[in-house]
Amino acid sequence: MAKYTMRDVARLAGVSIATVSAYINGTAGVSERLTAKIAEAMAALDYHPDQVARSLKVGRTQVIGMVVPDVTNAFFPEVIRGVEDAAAVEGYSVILCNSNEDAEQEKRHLSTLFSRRVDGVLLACTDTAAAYGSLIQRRFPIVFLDRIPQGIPHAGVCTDNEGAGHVATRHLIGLGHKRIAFVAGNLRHSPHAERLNGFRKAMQEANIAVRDECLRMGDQSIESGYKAGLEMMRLAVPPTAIIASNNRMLLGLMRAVNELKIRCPQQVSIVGFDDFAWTQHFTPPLTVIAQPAHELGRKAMEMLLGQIRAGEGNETKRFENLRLAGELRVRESTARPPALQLVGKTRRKGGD
Amino acid sequence: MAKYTMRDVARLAGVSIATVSAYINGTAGVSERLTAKIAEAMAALDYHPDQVARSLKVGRTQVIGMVVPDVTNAFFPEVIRGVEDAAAVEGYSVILCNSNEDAEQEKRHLSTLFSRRVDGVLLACTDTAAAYGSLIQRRFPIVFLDRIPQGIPHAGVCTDNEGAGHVATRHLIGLGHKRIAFVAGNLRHSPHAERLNGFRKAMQEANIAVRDECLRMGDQSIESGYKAGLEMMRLAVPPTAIIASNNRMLLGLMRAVNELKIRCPQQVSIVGFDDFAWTQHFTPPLTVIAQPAHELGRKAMEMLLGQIRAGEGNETKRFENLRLAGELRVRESTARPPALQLVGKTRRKGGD
DNA sequence: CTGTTAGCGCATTCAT
DNA sequence: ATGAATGCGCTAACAG
Repeated sequence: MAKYTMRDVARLAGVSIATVSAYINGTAGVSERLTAKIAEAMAALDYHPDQVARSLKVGRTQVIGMVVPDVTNAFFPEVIRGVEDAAAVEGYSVILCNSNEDAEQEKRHLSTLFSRRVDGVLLACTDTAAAYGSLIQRRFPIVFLDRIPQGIPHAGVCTDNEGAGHVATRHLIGLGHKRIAFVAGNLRHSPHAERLNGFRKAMQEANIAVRDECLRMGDQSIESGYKAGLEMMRLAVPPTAIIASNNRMLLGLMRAVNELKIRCPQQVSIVGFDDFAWTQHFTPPLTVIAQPAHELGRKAMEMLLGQIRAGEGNETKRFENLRLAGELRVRESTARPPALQLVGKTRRKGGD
Repeated sequence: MAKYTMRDVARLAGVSIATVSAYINGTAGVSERLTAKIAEAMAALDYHPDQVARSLKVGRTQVIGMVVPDVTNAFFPEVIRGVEDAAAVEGYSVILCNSNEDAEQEKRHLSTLFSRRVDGVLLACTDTAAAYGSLIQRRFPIVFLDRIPQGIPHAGVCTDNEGAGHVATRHLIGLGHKRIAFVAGNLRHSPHAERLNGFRKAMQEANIAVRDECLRMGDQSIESGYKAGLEMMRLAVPPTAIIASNNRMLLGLMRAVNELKIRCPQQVSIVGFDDFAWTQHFTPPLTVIAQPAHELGRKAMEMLLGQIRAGEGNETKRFENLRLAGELRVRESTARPPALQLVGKTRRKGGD
């Protein structure tokens, strides 16, 4: 397959190797006649320029690495699409790696990516900030995606998670809820910490105390959402609304609620994060905060390209940060709290 | 970043460049003393061997390409995990590409993959067989995944789709259904054609005629499942059971049924393909055929490695085909047809 | 065991 | 506009 070289093409076209190179890279003007002959020869041989030789020569691979905790989390495939769409336009390919939420695996993946001389890395990180300090100091092109390490300068793009947590909470407060619970993911991961912050802020602004038993720390798994749901809904005074900090815990929550025969939204309102094809077809259709996943990926790739091109010169873009707004999509899993439902209905009937 | 070369670590360790190479590749024995010095020097410099130079030299990249129609289809992320898990073990990385169901994009992706000198390709193909003939003739390592082109020799791994379609249909027939409908995806893609074959075979074996109006051709989208569902359930004599040939059309089908206020499974039984976290939390929990997605990926990667290693010598494995069994997971979206439900209940009460 | 050396395929001077 | 020569970092064959 990788049989023919530029030399073969040159010979067949009756030109020099340098001319072929010039033609392929558009470096110098090549006469129309030769252009035709070269194109013909390339087609005849089904010649594919050897990018690895080229990479060695020019010091760029036109490949970037992307490491995510787990592609199987439906949030990431959309991000990946955004990344690839932006990458393809610029002739970049992407090597995908799963860290499996394991700092060691992440480190190994990064190491092989460096060996492969990727031009840059997109990272939804699993490790703590300390692991990336030297990378950034050396000016290796890297942008953090979704999960942002704390305490080091960096470039990154993620959802405005604090804002999203805030909006979700205000939606519930606006419906009249006061006993609002929050099922967080691992707080060492910025999205979850920030969503919780947004929740706390909104509660504080509304002068509603956050009760300890209404705060559960999960680990992003369905199981942990299920457990949290079970425990909370069995409280003497259960919450009237719950926010799940990611899509899997949301699923677990719904399972718990169904198992306990608690009706949603009549008895408890629920809002989650992430919006997929199935969320709106759920029973009830779920109110969620949708993340701009595709755009997250696209922007991250664009920022990375910016860093790659800036090279040693441009410093301005190295620590750029982008936070894209999430979007509250109100569906049927949220409603007024039980105590207010009669009032609400009465009012509505009365001509609201 | 990519600053240090083998020469630098050789100098720092006070040995020759060949010794460093030997140490890294385990080619020749290196004395313990030098081993230590080299390891130390590599660590001090944070040296990452340049795989692109190595690749140029040895003629292998340890990278494979994988092109799928769309990562966003939840079936593929699981396959990808299988591929990567098997790849990582052998020091392989994978470049992921989305063809977007477009033969042109697929062709372009393949072309850049060849230029990048990937050692092989895993392909869930969008194009027709003709596009791959020359590839296979040239003995380029390639294994088809999920979607298998017809009419050319090839290596491939996919679910036993005909068997799966057969099992799904027999499940329904076993429950007493006779008016069974099938919503197929694009029949140019082998999985859908084969699932339909399995359906037909099972119907024939049971001596049940397949009615024209109970066969719908979709395009794998939610929308097409929705439309098919709407049309069929509005028939004068609607089917009592429907099989959806993929997960998205299944979702569309459920939407149609819900909108028409038709109860599932009381009025219509539904079985779909693919099993994700949400299918069992649906209302009702969905009966599906689960595909062994992770294993599909793992096996495909292993077969590809086999081809890569066989090189020019070994011919036996070039056209190997694997069909892994799907698994029927019976949940609550399937039940006896309306006319038989009373009978069934009566019998059961009677001590069945 | 260790050092020297010749390319892998290409981009890129520097000549012409 | 085109051809010859050099080297990117590494491996492998060979010489010591």
